This record gives sequence, C-alpha cells and structure tokens, in this order.
Amino acid sequence: MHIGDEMREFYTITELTREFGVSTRTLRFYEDEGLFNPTRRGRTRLYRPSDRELLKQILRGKRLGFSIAEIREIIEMYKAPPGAEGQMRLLIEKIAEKRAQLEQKRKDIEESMSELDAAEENCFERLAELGVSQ
Amino acid sequence: MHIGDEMREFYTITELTREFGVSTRTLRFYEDEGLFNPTRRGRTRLYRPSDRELLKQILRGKRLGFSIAEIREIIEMYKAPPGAEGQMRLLIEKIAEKRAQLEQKRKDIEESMSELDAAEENCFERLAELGVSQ
DNA sequence: CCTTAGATTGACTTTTACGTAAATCAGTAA
DNA sequence: TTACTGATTTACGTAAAAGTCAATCTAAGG
Repeated sequence: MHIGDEMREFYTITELTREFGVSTRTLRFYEDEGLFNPTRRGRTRLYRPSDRELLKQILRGKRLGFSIAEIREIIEMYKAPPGAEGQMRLLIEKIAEKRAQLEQKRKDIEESMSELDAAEENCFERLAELGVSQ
Repeated sequence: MHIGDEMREFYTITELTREFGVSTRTLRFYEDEGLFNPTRRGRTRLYRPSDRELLKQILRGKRLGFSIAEIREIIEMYKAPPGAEGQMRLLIEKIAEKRAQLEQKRKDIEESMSELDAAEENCFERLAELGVSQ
C-alpha cells in the first residue's frame, strides 16, 4: 500500500467493470466458473480488495492466452492450503509446468519482437529509398 | 540453413500436422481464413518451407493468445509490399502497436513468474515445517 | 482389376467465453 | 406513492476455432 492509495473495504460490481473494462456479465460468468466468490449484502455482490487483485490476475492470464480452466488451475495453486508432503511435491511440479509455459511464451515474444524489428527496418529502408529524411 | 538441415522442397499436409501437432482440419481452416495458400498438385496441397515457417509464426501467435484475425494482421504486415510514404508510416504505426501489445504480455509474464516463485517458496517452507530434507 | 491408404470437400456439431434481453427486486429521490 | 437507478437471475443467442463425419477422389501395390 502506498500513501494516497485509497483503501476501500468494498467495491461494487460496476466499479470493477469500469476500472477494468469488463462487463458485469463477465464478472458473473467468472463467478459461475468458480474464479470468484464475493460476499453479499442481500443479493448484491460486494467485492473486496482481494477480489480486485484476483481480477487483475485473471485478466493477466487472459492477456497471455490462458483459458478459464487454466486460469482456475493457477488460482487454485496459489490458494492451495498447506498439505502433506505428497501434495506439496505435486504442487511444485504443477508450478514447474506453468513456469515452462510462461518461458515458452517469453521465447515466443522475443522471436515476435525480432520479426517486428525486421519489418520496421524494412519500412525505414523503403522510406530512405523514397528520399524521406526520416 | 545449417549443415544437416534437410532441405526439402515440399511437405505434405500430414507431415506438417505430425511435426507441429495440429490437425489437417486446422490447416485447412487456416487456409480458409487466408493465412495460407499452398500450391497444389492436382487437388492435394503441397506446403513449401516458407509455408512451414509461416505455420511456426501462426502457432507462436496462438500461444501468445492472439486471435486468427490478429495473426492475419501481423502476417500481412510482414508481407506488405513496399508502398508509398503514407503506407509506410501507417505500417510503422501498426508495428508500434503490436510491439506495445507484446511489451504488455512481457510484463504480464514477469508478474506471473513472481507469483509462481512466491507460491513455490511457500511450498518449500511448508516442506521444511514438515521436516523434509529438501 | 481390386483394394487400401491418404487427401479433399462439405456439412453439421461442439466448446469456450461471453452478449443480450426479459423479468424481478431493492433502495432512494422527488 | 411514483419513478428511477442499479443489481440479480434465467435463458437464449452468438462468434471463434476447431472437431467430427460422410462421400468422393486418386495413386500405388498386389
């Protein structure tokens, strides 16, 4: 927490939709999918700061191309309760898997970046041919 | 090209499916979507090394969560013919946009990696509590 | 010649991730 | 009270990205 960060106890569903550019339908859908479980006042959902962080995680996952199922897996990994040794070993393996997926994506990004660089280089050369200053 | 790299003129559709773990349906779908245009002998498709490279690009894009439409855009950026100055400027802008998207994904990866690290650290601590050597 | 294996086209189906619309309820301002 | 503003539930719709299935074709081997 930084100074100036307004610390609120709750967020309404529309506050979150506005902040993150998602629809209420989407948030309810994620809830149906078991990603969220906001508390309620009556029937209306109240999201806590932790839910807000969770949403950030979910959207990060989406941007990286993970499916809802995969995102759920990741989330459940994070909130897995400390268990027995076997459980821990399994969890460590799963973490390694996810890490490998992320490493792959990282490589994919580097390669895509190189190609963009090359394409841009081409453009500049073409502009030079056209006798444009820059 | 490296020494030892078998350089073939053509690949059949099943050779590509086996190499990259996609279905023939997928390759034909991509063709319908305008991503490919393999030559033909009679009716059967013949993929050239350049098509194979193209497929690599497409699959990279998929892993990064780009839609077919976005991938098509990127591909068309790469093979855009040298045009007039205005065209080049536009292309350069588009390239900058894609780069920004990739930067975002890169940041997302770093953050996700940190979270995985933290989760793993937790596991290790738990194992230590259980009195396991490592 | 017959068959078998690999390709092709076309059509229909499925899954994922929401969009959209209708009906209902709850608080609140006029 | 009325009327408006937001939220909720339920249900049906839809676009994207393939999967699946059937019918057909074709080349090669025995």
